[in-house]
Amino acid sequence: MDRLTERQKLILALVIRDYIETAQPVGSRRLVQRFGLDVSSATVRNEMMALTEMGLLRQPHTSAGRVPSEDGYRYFVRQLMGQTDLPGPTKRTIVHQFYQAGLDVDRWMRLAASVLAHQSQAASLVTAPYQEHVHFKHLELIGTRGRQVLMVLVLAGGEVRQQMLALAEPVSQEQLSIAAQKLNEICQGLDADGILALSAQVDSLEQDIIRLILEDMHQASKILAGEVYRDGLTHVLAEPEFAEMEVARNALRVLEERPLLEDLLTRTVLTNEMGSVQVLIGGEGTWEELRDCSIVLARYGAPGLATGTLGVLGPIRMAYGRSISTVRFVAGLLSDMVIEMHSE
Amino acid sequence: MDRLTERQKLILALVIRDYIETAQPVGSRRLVQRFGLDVSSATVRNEMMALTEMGLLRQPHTSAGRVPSEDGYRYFVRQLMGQTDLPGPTKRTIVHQFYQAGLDVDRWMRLAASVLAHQSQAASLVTAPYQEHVHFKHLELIGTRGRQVLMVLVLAGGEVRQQMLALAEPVSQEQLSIAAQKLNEICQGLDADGILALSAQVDSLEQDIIRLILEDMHQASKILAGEVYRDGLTHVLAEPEFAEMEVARNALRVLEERPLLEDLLTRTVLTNEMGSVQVLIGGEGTWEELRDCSIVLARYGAPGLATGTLGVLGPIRMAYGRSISTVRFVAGLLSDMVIEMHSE
DNA sequence: AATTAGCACTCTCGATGCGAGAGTGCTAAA
DNA sequence: TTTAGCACTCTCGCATCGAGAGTGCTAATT
Repeated sequence: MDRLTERQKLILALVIRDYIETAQPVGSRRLVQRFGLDVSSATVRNEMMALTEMGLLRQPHTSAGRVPSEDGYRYFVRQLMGQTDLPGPTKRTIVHQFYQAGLDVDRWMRLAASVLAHQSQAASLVTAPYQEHVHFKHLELIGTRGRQVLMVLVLAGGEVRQQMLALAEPVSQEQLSIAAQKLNEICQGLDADGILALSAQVDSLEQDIIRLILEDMHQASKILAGEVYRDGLTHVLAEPEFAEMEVARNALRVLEERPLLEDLLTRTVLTNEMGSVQVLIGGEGTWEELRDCSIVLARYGAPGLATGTLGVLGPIRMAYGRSISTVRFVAGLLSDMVIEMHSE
Repeated sequence: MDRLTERQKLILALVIRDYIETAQPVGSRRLVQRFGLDVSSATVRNEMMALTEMGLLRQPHTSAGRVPSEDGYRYFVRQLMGQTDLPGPTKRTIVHQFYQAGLDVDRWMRLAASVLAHQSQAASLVTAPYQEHVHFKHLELIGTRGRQVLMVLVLAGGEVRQQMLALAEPVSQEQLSIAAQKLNEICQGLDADGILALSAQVDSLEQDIIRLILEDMHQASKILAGEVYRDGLTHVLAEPEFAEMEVARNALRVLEERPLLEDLLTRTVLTNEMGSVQVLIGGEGTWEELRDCSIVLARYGAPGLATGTLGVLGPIRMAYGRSISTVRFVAGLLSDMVIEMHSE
């Protein structure tokens, strides 16, 4: 990529800043007036022409102002923007909200989605933490009046899964408790493979239960195992670029259809180290549905224990600074929570 | 309301049928041609004029065709439509899908939302079942390495709630088990009031736990306690009436904002007997946000045990027959599930 | 009395044309 | 290297206009 002069960088940054605010193509005169540049509009025009040739700006029509191109946004985000951060008071407010939510994972997820959506004025999504290596912690079998048994499985890290089990014949609560007791002892701390190896040395009822345990553990280890929390869907509809229905539908489809989302998450943040924020601008040539959207994504959690994903989705003309800092900050908070729940 | 002649009823029904399919104002000539009426278009025009005077039809402009008014839809739904039902094969397919989902409440909810959205081609929402009278069934306390304790509470009916508890000082797993054992015995089958009355006769650790139990029980008894499952949001955006952004945003707001939803559910289906399907057309003068939407709602579950709400949201020009029969059918399925989980 | 043919009238919608305005790119001067 | 000046281009809003669709009414018909 050609090296940009300082003035070109400045002008690119100002065009992006103005365009993000107004959603209107930016003209040379406007730029000079609004930001009090001490060069003439003709000079700005020349620089804009250079930036356009480099592919960082576009003109919607021959004689409209300039608009950042996708490459322009990418250059801005990667080279120009620098590390941004949320204002201190905002951060304190958010921390306070999380503090008030207690230790309820569900509430944290909901709050995270809400904060992301609100701060970035875009749609947000948060996936529940999932565990790469699932370990058995505790099992409980609770009989109902009939042959239905409620199995509650607690995994290391505190995740709780439940499943109903229909027995072939009634079994008393005593027998259930004994079976649970036994399984608790022999399965303690094992992963799925370890438990599978045990299934030879237990009786038929216990084998049934082990099958369910394994199923649950398998579910828990999938990236989209749990609920996906969303918020701020109405924000994206407010943006003028989504006035075209086709565009708006595509954006919502990404948030709504699990397979799409799964593909997206698997092929992006999974290859990412923790703490870094990934920015996808305009589908990056890979995702047709995201052609008119940008996504800011991050993983949270603790590698090896449990991790999840969170991010925001908005128009390409997105306030990247704000989005990125919000995503980074909230990811940090959720990571703290995961770590706190897993260890001492 | 004035009594309608048979022919007027027929014409109203045909106008609605055509308009639902085409989203275009319906003219007299078109009606005659499409449905092969054996009267002339002039006759139809006269009847349409009468229907317009009665407020059942509207004309968008002086010289466009007719469009059903909200009252027209209401009359149609209440008087004209008759009991509709899904086709047998469709029903069997749906039942099969539910059967395959096993006994997992979460999956049932998700599937219900998906089926509703798909069958009615509208947005769907399903609330998890909540219990009006919550009874204690089982408690489990699981310590982690530090002072964090995971409390798993099972309520009558199989609902499982979890919460983290941070102790002031470390407590061994033995002590936790003993406390859980004791609480299990004395709380068995009690409701919140009963448990509250006990709190005098237990020690400080147990009092803390009882406080959490009561909190959870209280949460479980709130109508929007659990997750709200949504699907098919993109369907509503596909409808031409939501091309106006303002309209589309309002519709999504209703689905997204919990307070709005809570208000809506509280003031409608709660006063409804089980099994009946409620149709809200165009906000009914009460809900400003729903001015351009219709909602088909039903409660499911078993009164006194656990109930939930489900429904679909679409444009006023909605295929009411299909929506109503889908909502009724899925509500029935979910009711069966709730009943099955609660009793033998 | 109900129905229908005929017709004038109204209103929307798309196409067309046009002028104002904004912004550019180039040239020549500073 | 920067800038003033200017011709040129393109969009957008507005007005005009004709075609088409559908109505409401009147008078004739069954």
